[in-house]
Amino acid sequence: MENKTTIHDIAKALKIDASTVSRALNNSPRVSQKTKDRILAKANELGYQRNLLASNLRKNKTNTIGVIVPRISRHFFSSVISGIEETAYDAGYNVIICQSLEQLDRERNIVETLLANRVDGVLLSVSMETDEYDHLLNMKNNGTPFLFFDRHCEIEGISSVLIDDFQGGFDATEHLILNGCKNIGHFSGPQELAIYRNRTAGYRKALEKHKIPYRPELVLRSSLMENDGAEGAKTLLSLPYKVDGLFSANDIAAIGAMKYFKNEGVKVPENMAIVGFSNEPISGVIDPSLTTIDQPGFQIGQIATKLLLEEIGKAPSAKANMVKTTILKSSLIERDSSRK
Amino acid sequence: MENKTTIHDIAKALKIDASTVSRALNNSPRVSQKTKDRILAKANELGYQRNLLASNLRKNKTNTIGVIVPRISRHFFSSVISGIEETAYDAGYNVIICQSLEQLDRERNIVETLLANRVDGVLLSVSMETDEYDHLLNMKNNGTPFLFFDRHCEIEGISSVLIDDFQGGFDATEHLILNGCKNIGHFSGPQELAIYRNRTAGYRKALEKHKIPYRPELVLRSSLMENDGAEGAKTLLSLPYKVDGLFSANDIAAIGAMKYFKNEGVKVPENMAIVGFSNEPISGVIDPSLTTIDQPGFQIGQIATKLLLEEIGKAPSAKANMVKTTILKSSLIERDSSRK
DNA sequence: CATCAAAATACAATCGATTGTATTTGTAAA
DNA sequence: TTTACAAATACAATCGATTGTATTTTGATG
Repeated sequence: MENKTTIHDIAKALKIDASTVSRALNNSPRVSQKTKDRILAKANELGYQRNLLASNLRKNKTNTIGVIVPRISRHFFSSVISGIEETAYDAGYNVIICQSLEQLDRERNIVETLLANRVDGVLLSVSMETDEYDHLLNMKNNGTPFLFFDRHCEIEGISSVLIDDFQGGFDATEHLILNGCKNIGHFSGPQELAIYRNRTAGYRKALEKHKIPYRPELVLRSSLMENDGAEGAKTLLSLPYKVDGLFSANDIAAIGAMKYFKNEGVKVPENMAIVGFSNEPISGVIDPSLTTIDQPGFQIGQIATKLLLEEIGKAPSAKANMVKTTILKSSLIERDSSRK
Repeated sequence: MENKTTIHDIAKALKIDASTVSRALNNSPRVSQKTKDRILAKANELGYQRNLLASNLRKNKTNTIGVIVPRISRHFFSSVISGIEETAYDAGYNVIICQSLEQLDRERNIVETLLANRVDGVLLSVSMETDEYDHLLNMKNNGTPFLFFDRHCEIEGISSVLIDDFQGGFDATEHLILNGCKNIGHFSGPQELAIYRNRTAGYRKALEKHKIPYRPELVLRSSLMENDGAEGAKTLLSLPYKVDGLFSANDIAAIGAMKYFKNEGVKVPENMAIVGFSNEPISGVIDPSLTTIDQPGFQIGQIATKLLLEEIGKAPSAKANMVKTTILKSSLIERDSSRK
C-alpha cells in the first residue's frame, strides 16, 4: 500500500492506455461504459486517488481560492469565512484559510505561498501592519485575481466588498450623543487602514452635525487589543474634563476599556456610555452588554466569493473594466452599555 | 505579464539549460556563483515564481500539513492552530486549515481533498458526528501519517495528543461537591467521542468518591450548542427534586444554561453552581464569570505538530512501533459561577 | 462480403521542476 | 603543449495526469 497507485498502474493492470483511464475517471463520453466500469472497479480495488498536483499542473487550474484574514478567531472573520466556504464549495472550489496575525511579513509570506501553489484567486482582509503593498502589486502583476473584503487598500483595478464604516461610525457616535453624551472618546486603529479612517470620519461627522466641538485628544490610536482599550480608558480618565462616552472601533478594545472602568469604579453606562464595533459574541454576554455595530460577515463572504469567481471565470483582457466596490450596510445593536 | 515565467524562460533568455536554472534557484553547489547571479537577476527581472505544483509533484513531497478542526471560531481550536502553525513554520512546513463544522460528510471531503493534494501529514480533531472511520482508515492505508488531538478515535497505530478529560471531569465535579452541591446535573456530548465519555466518567468517579448516588436522569446528552444548554437547563429544572449544581462538558452549553437560569430567576451560583469546560474567553466575561477547565491549546498544537513531523521524517517501516498517546493536564479556573 | 462512418482506444506531447548521468570547460601539474 | 581531474554545464528521464491527434475496432448498410 505504500506507493500511491496512478492511472498508469490501473492502465497496466487492465492492459489499456493511461489516457483512457484518465478519460474514464473524468467520465468522458469518449470511453465506453463497459470500459469505464472495469476501470472504476480496478481503481477502487487498488485504492486509487487522483493526484491533484499532477492534474492541476497539467490543467493550469487548481479550483482553489486562498483566503487571508488577520485572525481566524475573530467572530466577524470566521463568519466571513463561512460565507466564503459555502459559496466556494457550491461552485466546486476549495478554500485555503490563512491568518496573518496582523503581521505584514506573515501576510507577505502567505501571499507568496498561495501564488506559488497557483491558487485561482485570493480574498483578503489586510493586516493592521500593512502599509506597503509590494506583495499585493506583485499579485496583481502576476495576473492572479484577488479582491478585498472589509479591510482594503487603495490599489487600482482591485474590487472590494466593504461595509459602510463611515455610516457605522456616524451611527455609533450619534447614538451616544442622543443618549446625552457630551465628551465622547474614540478608539481608532492604524490610519493606514481605510476602515479606521472612515469610522473616525463618521465620528467627526456626527459631532459636527450635533455641533459638538472635535477634540483631537479624545481620539486615541492603537492596535485595538484588549489592553489597548484599558490604556485608552486610563488616558480618557486622565483628561482635565469629564469624558462621558466612548466609541471604540472594535469590541475588544471597548471591552478592555469597560473592564478598566469597572475596576476604577466608573459606572457604565451611567458615567460612561460605550459603543463598540463588530458585534463579537462576547459583547452580548458581558455585563453590561455592549452596544455595538453589527457587520453582515456571512453575506460579505458570499458576495466577495461570487465576485471573485466571476473574475476568475473572465478572460484576462476583460478584467480591467469590472472593478467594483460593494458597500454593505451595518446596523447598530443597542444594548445596555449605552442606555443612560 | 499574463503567462507565468518558468525556469525554461529564464534558461532561454540566458541561453543555458533549465536544469542549471533549477539548481541555481535551489542554491546548489554545482552551479558557479557567476551563473547563479545572472540567473537570480534574470529571475527577478522576469518576476519568476516557482511553481510548487510542479516542484512538489516531482519531489513527491509538499511540505504541507493539513489540520482539521470542528470549528476555527472556537478559542480552544484556534489556540491549537496557533501552536501548530508556529511549530510547522519553524520546520519549514505550510499549514492548511480546514473546518468540518461538526459534520461527518464534510470531514470526509476534507480528508479526501487533503490526500488528493498530497499533504505530508494531517492533524485532526474529529467532528461530533464522526461515528464511522472509513475515511480515516483509508488515510491510514494510504500511508499518510496523521495524528489526533483532543478529539480522537480508537484506531490502531495512530498517536494522539489529548488532555486528561477524566481528571478534568473529576475536578469539575468534585469542585461542585466541595462547594456544597448535592444534585449535580451533567451535560455531555456524543458518546462516540472519548472526550465526552471520559469527562462523564470523571463526573461519576467524583460522585462515587463523595458517596453521592449517580442518577442517570441528571446526565443529558446533546451537541452542546448554546440552545442545547438552555434546553438542558429546562430539563434539569423540571426534575421532581432540586438540582443545585451543573457540570457542562463545554462552556457554550454552560452559558446557554446560565442564560436560561437567569431568565427563570434561578440564581447562579447561589441556587445553581456551574462549571464549564474549555475556558472560552467569553466565560471570563459573562456575569457571573464561569468556572471552567482550562486546556493548554497552544501546547497541544506544538506537541502534536512535533510528533507528526517526526513521523513524517521516519521511514514508513519504522512507523509501527512509535504509537504514542500524550496526555496533558488541564486545570480548574475557579470563577464566580461556582462560589456559593 | 466490402465499405464507411462512428465509436473506442492508443499514441505522444505537455504542464514545470528536479535529478542522475553525460559531456564540456577550465586549470594546474607534468 | 599535453594530460588529468575537477568544476561547470548540458542532456534526458521523470513525477502523474490531461488532451489533441492518430489509429483501430465496431457495426450498420448496400
